[in-house]
Amino acid sequence: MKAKPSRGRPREYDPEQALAAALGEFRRRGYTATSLDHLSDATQMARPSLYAAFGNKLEIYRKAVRQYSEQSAERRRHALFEEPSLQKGLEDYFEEIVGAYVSKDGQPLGCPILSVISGEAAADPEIGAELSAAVGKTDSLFRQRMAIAAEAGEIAADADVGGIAAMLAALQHSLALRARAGTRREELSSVAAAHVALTLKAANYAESGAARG
Amino acid sequence: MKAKPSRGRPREYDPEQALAAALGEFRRRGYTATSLDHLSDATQMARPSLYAAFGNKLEIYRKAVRQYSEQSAERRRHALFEEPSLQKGLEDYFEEIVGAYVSKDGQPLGCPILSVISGEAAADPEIGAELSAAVGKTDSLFRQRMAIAAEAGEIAADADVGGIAAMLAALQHSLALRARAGTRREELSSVAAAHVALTLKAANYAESGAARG
DNA sequence: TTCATTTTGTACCGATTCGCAAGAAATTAA
DNA sequence: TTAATTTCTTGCGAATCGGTACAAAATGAA
Repeated sequence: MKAKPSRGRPREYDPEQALAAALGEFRRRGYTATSLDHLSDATQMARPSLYAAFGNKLEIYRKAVRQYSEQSAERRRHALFEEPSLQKGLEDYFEEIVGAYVSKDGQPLGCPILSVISGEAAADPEIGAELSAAVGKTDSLFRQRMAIAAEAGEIAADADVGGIAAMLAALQHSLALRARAGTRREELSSVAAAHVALTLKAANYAESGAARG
Repeated sequence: MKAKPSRGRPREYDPEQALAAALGEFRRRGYTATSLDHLSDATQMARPSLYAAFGNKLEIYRKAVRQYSEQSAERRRHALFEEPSLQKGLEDYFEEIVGAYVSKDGQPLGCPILSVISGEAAADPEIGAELSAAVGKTDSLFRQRMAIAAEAGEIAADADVGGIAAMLAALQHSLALRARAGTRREELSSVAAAHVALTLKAANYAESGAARG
């Protein structure tokens, strides 16, 4: 957006890269256990620069999470709403989730929101609001998709749309926790696949559903 | 157990009560954000007394959680394994869970394990092991119950026992998270009821099952 | 009383916490 | 060159962190 601020000393860091590094620290250590010194080391930015660029610790976290969300939102939205097959779409969605919850080097990461700020959510109202918003967003996403599925005849017309959506959200919550507990990627994938299959069965999913384009 | 240690100055605190107060602090604040000063205030014990009685911070947490687990384990086990109706048993189990995850004064608490140490589990191996053990215990509990149900004909004999068990565990994980995010008790209960109903439907639960005594 | 034992309270340790003030360094515009 | 602007570096300050040393206090045993 803001290409060249023309005047002044040029910054030596890449904001996007710095936020990604910061998020990595938060994911590894948890919110409270991550200090500004950790963030400073990870981003290669001095503490005052960090502060000037992004604000205080909570604001750094928020901006880092927002960047992460925006980067992965499109893939997830596409899986849910563009893929013709509901089952395939859900499987793709959760495969993307599993990929995001496990690091390449096998370190347990979990969800940058659910797994990281759950501990502090009860004490700090601002963090509580952050967690609540994340949960609500996931709920409404699945609810939207299931409402479409019910209307299109992919699942039973009288299906418990809210209940089915909550079950899918529960899978996401569970994957975050299991990833955090160190479960390997392949097992996470198989948990997700079984959960999706059983959920669709409970919703009377018609494999050759009416919604084909 | 150890009734009177006869000699020495008598302690002025009740260990059980102190551990309960300590767990309360951990649940409210999260693991890292809870300092020894917080614990000292809550338990009315000086820090050196805390240390002498229970050990360091992690040991205090572990002992507090163990006490909590032992106190609630019997009710949960009874609901799962003594109640004749599988559906009723699961509903009772999760109603007990919901009760434990929400405080009386309406403050969001969540699970003393899942919600409290999730953030630190990736950084501290000892805490990671704690989380992993808790997840594994829940899994095996549900798996046991579902294996019995499959054998007794309460659910389909060829049901995906592991998958069904994982779905129930996911409900528990999700309830912990939602409670932490501030969801009201009634809504948690209804989420649990719907999830149980749909899970049993996916397992081909026979309402008048064969296992009646 | 006297001694051994255990708990309690005070005071402190070095390390780390978040946040910021002040000035040096680097760049563009004039 | 000079001025204006922005970023970077150094360092501090007040508070807090987990953990401990030590002596006073309170009890039972001798």
